[in-house]
Amino acid sequence: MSEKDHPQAHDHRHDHSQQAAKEKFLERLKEQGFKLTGKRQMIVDILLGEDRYISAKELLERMQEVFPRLSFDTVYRNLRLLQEEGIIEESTFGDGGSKYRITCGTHDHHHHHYICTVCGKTELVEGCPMDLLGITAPRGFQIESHRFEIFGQCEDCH
Amino acid sequence: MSEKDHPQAHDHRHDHSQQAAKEKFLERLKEQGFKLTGKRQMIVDILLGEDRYISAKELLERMQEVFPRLSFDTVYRNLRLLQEEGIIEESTFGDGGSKYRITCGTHDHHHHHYICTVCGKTELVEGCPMDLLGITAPRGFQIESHRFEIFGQCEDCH
DNA sequence: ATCAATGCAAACCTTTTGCACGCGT
DNA sequence: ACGCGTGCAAAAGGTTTGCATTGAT
Repeated sequence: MSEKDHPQAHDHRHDHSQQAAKEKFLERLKEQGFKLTGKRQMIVDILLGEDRYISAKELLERMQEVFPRLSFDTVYRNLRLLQEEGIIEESTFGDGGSKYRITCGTHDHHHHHYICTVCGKTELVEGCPMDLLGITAPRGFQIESHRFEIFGQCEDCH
Repeated sequence: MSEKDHPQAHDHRHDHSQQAAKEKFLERLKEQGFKLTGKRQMIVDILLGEDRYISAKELLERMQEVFPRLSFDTVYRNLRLLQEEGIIEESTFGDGGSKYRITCGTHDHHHHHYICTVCGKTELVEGCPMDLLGITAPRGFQIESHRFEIFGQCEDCH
C-alpha cells in the first residue's frame, strides 16, 4: 500500500493536502446526513484558503457577492454545525464578537497560534506551554483545557 | 477584627495589602477628577474581595441589593472607567459576554491564571510561557501581547 | 456652584429562533 | 418525496449612548 503524498510542511494556501482535508470534512458531513450545499462549501473554502480568524460579518459580506440573499442566520447556523463537527474552531478576542478559523486540517495535533491583530492571520507556535512548563496546578484544581495565543502584527500588516 | 466584614461567609480577601491597594486605586481616581461614588467603590470592593472573573450581570444583581435602582449602564460605565485606569481587567470566555477581575493589586507583575470554569475563581500560574519557551516569532511578526489561561474546576467546584 | 455620575429609555451589535418555503439527496 | 437548509422576521442577550437630573467635591 502506498501512503499519502505530502505529509507535512506548513505550506501557505490551498495545496493538495488542504483539498484532501476539505473532501474529508465534507465526507464526514455527508455520512451524518447533512447536505453539501453551496453555502456550506463556500464557508469551508474561504476558511481553508486563509490561515486567518474571520468574523461572521466578514464571511457574510464575502459570501453575499455570490449569494446576494444570504443572511446572518444561515451563516451562523452553518458555523455552528461546522464547529460541532470539529471542522472549524471559534475564538473570541476583545472586539465584541467571535471569529472562526479552519481546524488545522490534515494533521489535527494540538497547537497554538501567533495571531495578527490587524488581519487575523495565524501561524503555528512551536511547542505548548503545558508540555514545556512544569505546570503544577493548585491543590484540587482539575485542569480541563487551556488557551495560549500570541498577538501582534504579521509581516504584511505593519 | 478591625476591618469591616462582608456579610458573606466565603470571602477570600487576603489582608491589609488589598485594602491598601483599594485606597491606592481610589486615590488615583480622585487625582484625575473622578468622584468616589458608593457604586464605584462597591464594584472595587466586590472584585477585590474575590479572586474571580465576574460578569456585569452578576455585579449588577449583587449591587442591586444595596442600590435597587442601579442599572446596567452605570455598571458598564464604571467598569470601563476602572478598566481604563488599569484597576480591573476584562476577559472573554465562550459564554457570549465579558467578565472582569481586579488587577493583581499590590504587586502588578505580569502573570497568568488558572480559571475555574464553574465559579470563575482564579489562581496564579507560576511562570510565563513567553519567558520559559524559546519563543521565536515567524519572520516579520512583531509580538504585542499574549494570552495564557488554564481552565478547569477548582477545589470547591468539583 | 461646578462638573462628573446616574437613571431611564432607546439604540446598537452580535447571535439565536420560529415558521414557511426551497433545495439536495 | 423526504427532510435538511434557507430566507425572512422577530427576538434575545450583551453593551452603548443621549438627555435630563442627581450628587460628590
